Order: sequence, then C-alpha cells, then structure tokens
Amino acid sequence: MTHSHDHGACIEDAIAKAEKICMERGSRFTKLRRQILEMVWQGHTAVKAYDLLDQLAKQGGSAKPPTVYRALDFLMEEGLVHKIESLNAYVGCIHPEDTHISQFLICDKCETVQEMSSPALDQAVLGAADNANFAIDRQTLELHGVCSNCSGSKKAA
Amino acid sequence: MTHSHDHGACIEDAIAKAEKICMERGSRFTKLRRQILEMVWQGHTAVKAYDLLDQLAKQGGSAKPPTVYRALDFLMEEGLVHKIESLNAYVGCIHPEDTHISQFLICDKCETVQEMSSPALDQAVLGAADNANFAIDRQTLELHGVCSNCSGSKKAA
DNA sequence: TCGGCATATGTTATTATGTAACTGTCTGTC
DNA sequence: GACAGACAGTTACATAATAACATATGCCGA
Repeated sequence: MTHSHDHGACIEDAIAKAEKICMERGSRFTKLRRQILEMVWQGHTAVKAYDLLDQLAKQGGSAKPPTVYRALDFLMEEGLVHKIESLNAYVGCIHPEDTHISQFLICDKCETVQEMSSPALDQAVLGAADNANFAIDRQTLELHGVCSNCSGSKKAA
Repeated sequence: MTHSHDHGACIEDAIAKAEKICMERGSRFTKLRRQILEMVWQGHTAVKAYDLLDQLAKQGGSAKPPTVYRALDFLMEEGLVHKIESLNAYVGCIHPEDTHISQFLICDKCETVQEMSSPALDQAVLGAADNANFAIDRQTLELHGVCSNCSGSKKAA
C-alpha cells in the first residue's frame, strides 16, 4: 500500500477529484483549501492540524489555528478529508466522489492509514445498530495494529 | 436503557465489581480512584475529564488535571472505564470482569452511551482486518445517532 | 518498630487541540 | 460602483493532556 509507489500521482489525483467535486457542487476550492489538502496528502498517514499550521507558517505567512481548522472543516464537509478521532489527526479520503462510511486500518508502526471498504463489515455494523433499534448518523471505526507491510506477512494465495 | 431505573444500584454494582477486581489483582482501589469512578458513573453518559476536575474542586480540594488523568488512566488499565474517542470523554464499563472489545452506541440526543457486545460485529471486524492481513491491537468503534428511547421506536416483537 | 522502597498524590508549568467573536477582504451580481 | 455573502486574518480564549519534580502514604522486611 504505502511502500514504493508514485505518490505524486496520488496527490495529483486527489486534487483533481477535489476540483471536480467542488466544481460540480458549486463550492469554492480556494488556494488555501487546495494547499491544505495537498499537505494532508503528503503521505498516507494522518496529519495533525498544528503540523499543517507549522508548514503554513514556514511558507511565509503568519497562519493561526482557525485558518487550518476552517479549511479542514470545509474539506471534511465535502468528504475530501476524514478525521481520525483516535489520533486527533486528518487523512485524505481515497474516494471522495461517493459519500461513504469510513473505516480505517491504522498501522502503529509505519503510521499508514488505510481506508477500508468492507460490505460485510458495513452490514454487521448496521445489523448491530438495528438490533438495538438505534439509528446511526455517523460512525467512527478505527482499527489500530500492524499492517501487512510492517509484519512482513503475506496473504495466502 | 437509561430511562427510569434505580441508578444508585448501577453505581453500587460498579463500585462493588471494581473493589473485587482490584482486590483479586492486588491493585489499589484508593479513595480518589473510587471517587472518580463514582463520578464517571453518575449517569450512563460519557463524562469529561475537566468536569470531573470541577466536581473534585467543589468538594473542597484543589484538584489539578494530573489527579484526574492519573485516576482515569488507572481505571482504564483495569478495564473499569472506557474512553470515547469521538467525545474526548469517559464512561464506566458495564462488565469489567472480563476483558473485551468495546463498541459503543452513542445517542446524540440524550447522550446515553450504550456498550454493545455483538459477536457478529466482532467477527466482521476480525474478518475485515484479516482480509487486509492486518493484526489488530485495539479498536475504536463508536456509532453516533439516535437511540430507541429518543426516537420512540420499538423493536418489533 | 523502624527504615526504606514502591506506589500514589500534590504542585507547577507547559504543550496540544480546538473555538468564539470580531475584522477585513475578496468575489460575483445587480 | 454598491452591495451581499463567503472567505480569510486576528485576537483571545477554552478545553484536553502531559512533563517533571515534590510530598505523602502504605507496605514489607530487618
């Protein structure tokens, strides 16, 4: 997943999708928002708000927290970024074009955050909530552990 | 769940279990820790660390953050309390006697936090991780929405 | 019973995370 | 160009959590 790949392509792809989505919805993908989104996408790890702040500061400006948080709020509303609650950090969404439930595999060694989409898991979550007659609005599902890269294990063919 | 019930019994039960568990393990269930645990159990909602701090302060002392956080750390280590990551708040565990994975239904109306235990969901989580060849250490599974009490809906018989 | 160790708590200070409220600025529309 | 609405800057603060050191407390063996 995270190992050797052309990450530049990931970033470009993310930005292109964001542009398209905002265009379609009539939301404004401003310079600042693009900048923040690019920073969030600097890798496949979750990025902290204050790290974004520092990076902005280094680029010359005198950025303050609200600047970053507002941009992040916008990006989250548009589904371009997710917040990882257990890390207080933010990660780029890999398929922002369709609204979806987000479930994450978070490697505590390499810090890679992998967004999952498991229909079976979705179903199980819905089923469990339904059993309790609970109407889900949003969910936080974050699995911490060690990814296949770091453990060196391979999926049996 | 949370509606009319003898909550005093819940608290007593929680404290009794905590006492027993700490006794068995040789951990010290001090006055402060008991006090914090009682406060966490003041209802079936998640409680914020700084609210605990305020309550301690009102009881006369001059409590500072580390006092509360250390007690919470202890209680979490012993499995007597869980942290709700999406709320930065803490809730009493309903069955601390056996170590278990924690999954929560969090009502955004009445704020009740209900701890779930769904084997099917457990299985689905394990299955999804296994598919990605991911070794889970710990998980955060928090479902936000509206509980059956607040929606007025009832489970079909 | 006393000394001493380990654990628990108190205290001071600081760092990390996030928001409120007000001000200025830009952009598109009429 | 005047205006409304959205965006960004700025100041101040609120909330969440930890580091580091000081003090107290309980426990155990000599």
